[in-house]
Amino acid sequence: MYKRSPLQAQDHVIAERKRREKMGDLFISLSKIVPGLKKLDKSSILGDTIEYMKELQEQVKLLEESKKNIPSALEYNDSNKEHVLGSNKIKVRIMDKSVLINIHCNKQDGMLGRVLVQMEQLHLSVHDMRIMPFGPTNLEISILAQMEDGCCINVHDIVKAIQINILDLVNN
Amino acid sequence: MYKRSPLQAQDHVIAERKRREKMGDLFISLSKIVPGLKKLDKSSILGDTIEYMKELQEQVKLLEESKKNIPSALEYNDSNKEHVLGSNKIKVRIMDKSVLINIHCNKQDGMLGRVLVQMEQLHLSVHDMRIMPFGPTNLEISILAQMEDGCCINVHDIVKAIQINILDLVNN
DNA sequence: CGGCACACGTGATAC
DNA sequence: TGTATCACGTGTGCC
Repeated sequence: MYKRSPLQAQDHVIAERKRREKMGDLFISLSKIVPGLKKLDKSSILGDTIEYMKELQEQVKLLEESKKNIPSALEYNDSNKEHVLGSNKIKVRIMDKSVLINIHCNKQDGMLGRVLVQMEQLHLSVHDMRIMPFGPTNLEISILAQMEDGCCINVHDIVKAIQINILDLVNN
Repeated sequence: MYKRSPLQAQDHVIAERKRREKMGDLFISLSKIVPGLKKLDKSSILGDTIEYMKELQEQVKLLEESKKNIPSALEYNDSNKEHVLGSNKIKVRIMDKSVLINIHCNKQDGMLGRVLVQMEQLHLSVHDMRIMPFGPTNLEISILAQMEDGCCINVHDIVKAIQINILDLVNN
């Protein structure tokens, strides 16, 4: 609890001045990168900074989340040979809530009915569907569907469902 | 330049205390949502906040940028016989004289016209064709064609021709 | 001891 | 005129 010598006191004043100046500059810098700043007093800057930063973090979280789900495609082959007669092939693409399904398979009785039943069970509303005969025994089916609200399904589950319930395939 | 009455002076002290307390709380709140904070003094908090916020903004910018370009980035193929390029994907099947072409690509002006021209040049007569929009930027095109008499072309040549003349892709 | 960071009370000032 | 915010110098404590 000793008093300061005059010289030390002066140093102290200068140091404190410097510190304040640094903080002031930081506040200015901060206010420049926080958009939509209404008031410019320090408390408002801090408050708005906190608010804005939480928004940013949430946004990043959402974007990174959606990055995983959106553009995916998975293809299933029951044969590693492409052009083999009678090979089943399933391709599923998902973007946002849109689902594009491609099935290349042998003709089977009642298959098209099972397709639509399966779409319903997957909570996919079919917006467009195309069946092309390819050769005497094969079909090329294209389905454009939309995920129903609250539904979030991935490529793999769709492929699995089609394999089991539509093409009657037990093994992958 | 009037002095304050003693009562006012006391009020002033209390108000200033309150203000300081508020700022202190804000600094604490801020420090809690800025990850990886090394030092906890106010200048460091502000500095690191600025730095971290710039990173966040950059990250959001990048993520939103990439969100437009991605469609192919996360696409997965288990077949090396398919040709993936950017977001374009071409699949060709041939059986006897039947040819089934699947193209998944970005929308391009004049592309559909070039498709039909190319089919002609390949001596493929188009028996069926389907264009499905997939999301805001992509198209799914299915073409069922028949080789004209005396024509014998293979899968690879068709893929090449589509890449170069329809999708304007130079490299395979 | 010096260097640093903080909280405090105070006067000035803007609306 | 109150009711805010601000900058300042100072005292105090912590490595």
